[in-house]
Parts: sequence; C-alpha cells; structure tokens
Amino acid sequence: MPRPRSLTPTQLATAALAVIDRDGLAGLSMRAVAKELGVSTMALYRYVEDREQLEELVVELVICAAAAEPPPAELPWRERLGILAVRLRDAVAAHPSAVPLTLTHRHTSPGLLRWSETVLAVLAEAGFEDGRRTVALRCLLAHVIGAIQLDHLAPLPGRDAGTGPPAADFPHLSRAARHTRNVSAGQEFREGLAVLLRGLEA
Amino acid sequence: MPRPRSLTPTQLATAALAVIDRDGLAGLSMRAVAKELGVSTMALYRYVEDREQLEELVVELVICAAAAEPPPAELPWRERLGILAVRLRDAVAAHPSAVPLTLTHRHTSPGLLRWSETVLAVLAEAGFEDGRRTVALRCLLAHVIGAIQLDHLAPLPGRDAGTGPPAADFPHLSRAARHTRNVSAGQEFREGLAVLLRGLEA
DNA sequence: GGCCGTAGGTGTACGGCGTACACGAAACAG
DNA sequence: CTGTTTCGTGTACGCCGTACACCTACGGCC
Repeated sequence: MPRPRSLTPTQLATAALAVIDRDGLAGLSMRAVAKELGVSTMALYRYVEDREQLEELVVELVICAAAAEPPPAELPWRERLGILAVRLRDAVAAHPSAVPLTLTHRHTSPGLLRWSETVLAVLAEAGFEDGRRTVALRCLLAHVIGAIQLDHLAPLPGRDAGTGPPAADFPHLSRAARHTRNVSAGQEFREGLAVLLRGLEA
Repeated sequence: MPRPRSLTPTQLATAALAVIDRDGLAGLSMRAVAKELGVSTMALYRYVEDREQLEELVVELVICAAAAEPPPAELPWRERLGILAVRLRDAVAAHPSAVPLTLTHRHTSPGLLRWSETVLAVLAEAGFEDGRRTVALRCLLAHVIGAIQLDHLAPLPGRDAGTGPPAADFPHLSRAARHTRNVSAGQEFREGLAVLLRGLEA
C-alpha cells in the first residue's frame, strides 16, 4: 500500500495531552493538536473519526499507566486493592487538566477494563462471591472517581485557602475546611480508601 | 430604577434544563435557551456573565432538590446518612443528560454546601471527631459522585446488554456484567452505600 | 401628565471551533 | 518508469460564545 502513515495514534494522544497540560483543557482543539504535531488540521482526521475519538486516545494514554501489572500476589487482598486504587488515582491525578476527559471517556478505555479485571481477580481470590464482587468493584471505582473529582474539579469546599463558605451559615463545613487544609489530597484519599476497605470485610 | 427585568434566574435555569432534557447536553447553547424563553440571545447576558454561569444556575436547580431539609432526627445516624446520600443521587439522576454539568459545577452550588453541612451535623451528633468527620464526608461525596458517573456516563462495562467486553480477555468482568444486568442501578447504589456505611463504624 | 435618565432588550459582527469535500503529492507494486 | 492508492492540504460552511452599539420601555420627578 502506498504512502505509509507518518504518525501513530500514540503520537496524536501525546501531542493532545501536551496541549492540555500546557494550555488547559479549554486549549484543546483539533487545530492546536495539529499545530503541535506540525501537520495540517485535517490530517488528524486520517487517524481519528472526530474530536471525541481523539479525546478517547488521550484518556487511554493517561489510564494505561495504571493498568500496568497486577500487584504483588503475596500481599493480603486489602493491600492489593489499595495499591490498585492508589495507582489509578495517581495516574489520573498526574494530568489534572485532563480529569474531565478522563471521567467522560473512562468507559471506552481498555486500560480501565484491564484494571477492573485485575480488581475482580483479587476479589475472587479473596473469596468474594459474584454479587458482592460486583458491588465491591463498583465501590472502588466510585471511590476513586469521586475522589478525583473532589480533588481536581474543586477541592472540598475551601481546601485551597481563602474563599471558603461563609463560616456563619456553615459552621461544620468551615471547621472541616480548616482541618482539610493541613492534609494532602493523597493522604485524605488513602484514609477514605481505608474506610471503604474496612467496609468490604464481612 | 426603570425597566424591571422580565425574567428571573430560575426561569433561565428551568429553560436551560428543559433544553438539556429534550435535546441532550450537546443541544445546550445560549441561542437555544434564548429561543426557549422567546427572547434574543444577548438578552441572557443581562442575567448571567457567560455560559458557564448559566450552567451553574442549572446545576443549582438540580441539586437544591436534594438539600431540602435534614432527615428525621429520630433515625440512627447511619440511616440518616443513607437518606441524604440517596436523596442527592436521585436529584442528580433525575436529569441524566445534565450529569456532566452537575459534576463540573458541583462546587459552586449552595445547595450542595447545605447538603454537606447537614451531613457533617449528623456525623458530629454521632460522635465523629473532626478528622474522621471530614474523611467521612469525603467518602460519602465521593461515593455519590462516583456512582452517578458509573451509572450515567457509562454503565459498569456491559450494563446495557450487548456490547460488553470480549469475554475471553476479561472473564471476571463479563461475569460481573452478566450479574449486573439483573440489578437496578439504584439497588447497586444502595448496596455500595451499605458497604461504605459499615466501613464508617469504628 | 409629561419628560428624562437608566437599565433592559435587540441586531450585527467577529473570531474560533469542528469538520465535509475536492484536490495535489508521495510512495509502493508492476 | 508508470499507475494506483492512500495520505496530507486548503478551502469553505455552519455553528458557537460573546463584544459592542443601538433602540426602547419604563419609574421617578417636576
């Protein structure tokens, strides 16, 4: 076949991610990615159907870092699940501006399928039956996704200093905000994860 | 002051939500909302700074339904938290097409602040100390937000029939998908919630 | 009751977006 | 060397959000 392609899907994804990391999600456009790669805008359409598919490539690039391999088999299941959850969170959190994309296109990512499969395998090995296994996976995914949202689409009301809620109307909340300021997002994530994992034993 | 306004912010939000419910999120545009209200496009800018602020109005309209009032005080704290979580989930789930907006603008919603404050009050009454109270709120919020995502931005891989993952590569996952098909999203949410609430006791 | 100032509503216009389409150019098969 | 097929490009269209200048309807004051 004549005229071999000059780009790979991975290059597209990398370029798009670079644009996002540099200019924010709002800066992502077909034109911007094309410029980043030094090709014409329409060239991209030889590789992807539309912008949405480009976004999916980006998400896969972000997530596949988390699905690398199963965690050490000698650890107890709770620790293994913890490792998997933290890995996924860290992979996504490494590109904060891309978080909304990650959430929107999560379900098309083969990497996340592999991650889920690994989680289910650990649960199966730990003796969870069908039903509770599914619930457990859902809980873990929900926790990771939800926590990412809380951290990157807006802190717990008042995390980043100044502009908390009016303390008078929301006493508990501003108290919580004050406490939260002294703890890193990762630390809070792990604490929450511990709560969840404790709930899973039974 | 001359020339009283002919619209209220609530009318804007309602019109925008109507557009979203009818035409999907992609159908939301300043022009569409203006047409829905029978005014010119630019008239909207007398009420909101920009499109983003309009979206915030929509989100507040969706969420305020969940923050109506504290749950019955005579129930044990776990049930009260469960009620609050379910309420929030149901309010958001009532407008599936608006879910991405809800997630993006969640943090600007006074309604969600009130909801959080109520949760914290319940936790305080239940004897949770500062630190664990914050963690618990985070867990609940993360669970609700994450679950909404899982349900509305894409089912657990393979929820809606046909196009599950290739069964050969992901045996556990396709098994889970088969199981999930027989359970409603709301049911699964409540089961996951129970896991989480169990984890909170300690 | 009439005028005036002000704020509300409108119309036009611009730059940027995603992308359909038709074209020129490059590289392998013979 | 030539033909074929695909890749990459340029142009153009219809949307979008929204800046700006304009007209207009109304409440306050005389």
